[in-house]
Amino acid sequence: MRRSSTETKAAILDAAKLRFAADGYDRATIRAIAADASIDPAMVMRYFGNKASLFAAAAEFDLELPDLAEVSSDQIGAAIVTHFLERWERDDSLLILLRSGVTDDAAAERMRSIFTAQLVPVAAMASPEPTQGMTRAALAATQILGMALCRFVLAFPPLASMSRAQIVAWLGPTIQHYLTGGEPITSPPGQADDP
Amino acid sequence: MRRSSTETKAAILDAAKLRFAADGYDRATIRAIAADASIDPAMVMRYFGNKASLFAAAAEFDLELPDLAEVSSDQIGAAIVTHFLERWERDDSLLILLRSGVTDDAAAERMRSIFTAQLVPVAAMASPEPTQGMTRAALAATQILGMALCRFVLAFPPLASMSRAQIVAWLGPTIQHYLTGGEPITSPPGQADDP
DNA sequence: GTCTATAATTCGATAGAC
DNA sequence: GTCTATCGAATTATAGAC
Repeated sequence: MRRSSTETKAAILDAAKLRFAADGYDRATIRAIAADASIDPAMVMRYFGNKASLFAAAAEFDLELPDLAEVSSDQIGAAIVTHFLERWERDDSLLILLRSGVTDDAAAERMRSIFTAQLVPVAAMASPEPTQGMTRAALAATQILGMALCRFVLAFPPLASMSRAQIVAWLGPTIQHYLTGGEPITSPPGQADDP
Repeated sequence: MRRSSTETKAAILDAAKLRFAADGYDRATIRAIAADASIDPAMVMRYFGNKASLFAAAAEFDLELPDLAEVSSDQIGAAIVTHFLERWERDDSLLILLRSGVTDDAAAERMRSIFTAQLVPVAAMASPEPTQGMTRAALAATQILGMALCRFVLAFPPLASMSRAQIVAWLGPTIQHYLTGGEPITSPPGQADDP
């Protein structure tokens, strides 16, 4: 079958995203990706040069975070959690980075840069003190990524069968606190406030 | 150099743990593990049969969770967070499973079984309703593993430079709420309580 | 207990015909 | 634009000598 250049490239990229998301960088082979795209492995090299470049193309995406200016200030946590749950199931973008970033340095760096460029500004806007954007974004990331890890990757039984609403109900207040809550007193250590 | 059987086996196992923790299951090669142990690769096969069995031996460990009966009820969250931060840096056990469980089914299953066998009972004891042990343990796991992922594996800058006390101050109340707090109302969906 | 030699795969990448 | 053929490297695993 003969296709146009752009068609072929798009078909390869779609297959690559699925494979990288399902198997991670190492186990996703160019041969398997080519087979999924019903094309010869040599075509993958022709269009993307090498495996690393193919991954870079497959791992490019936008978190598409909501504009917090349109969210009431006490619903920020719930809005963020809801958005990520939907975003996670809409396509495999985040799964690609999670499955590969744990062992591959390039993927980890990509994940860091995405959160710095896209999540930190939103956290800075939500924070009572804009300079805390980095710290608050990182805290939110721990809970968001941890939930994704346990629900979608490790498939912990209670989480896999939990409804979105339940997850929002549990995690919403946590994210709300990380993004907008009072900063914990650091001295004396081990002390915490729970507003 | 000639060593006793138990010495050799222990040396191989130590090297395997380090390699699996640093590189994950796929990238940790038997050749590299053997080189670290200053021994021939064939010896690894001789003592452990195959790579999967070697990994199973290297991934066996105890969370050594504290006895919550000795912790005041309002300090349970802080105690759990403190314990895991220490446990995580003491040896590579959890890192081994995290780096491999994302792509390897056997490692993921091991992680599920460890949390079921070791974390669920503790959560059941902390919960106001013992039957909620599974759900509460899973929620706590999302925050604990998410923190480990972002701090130790992905190395998000703000988290990597945060002190243990700061992390305990931020995450302690979250874990306290997941393990002991009031259950969120599930209807109407999207609604959350924050006691 | 230790090592050499090698089998059997698998993978990324290249060269070149059509 | 597509594919065949193949190279070179790396890996797990086995057989057997010392």
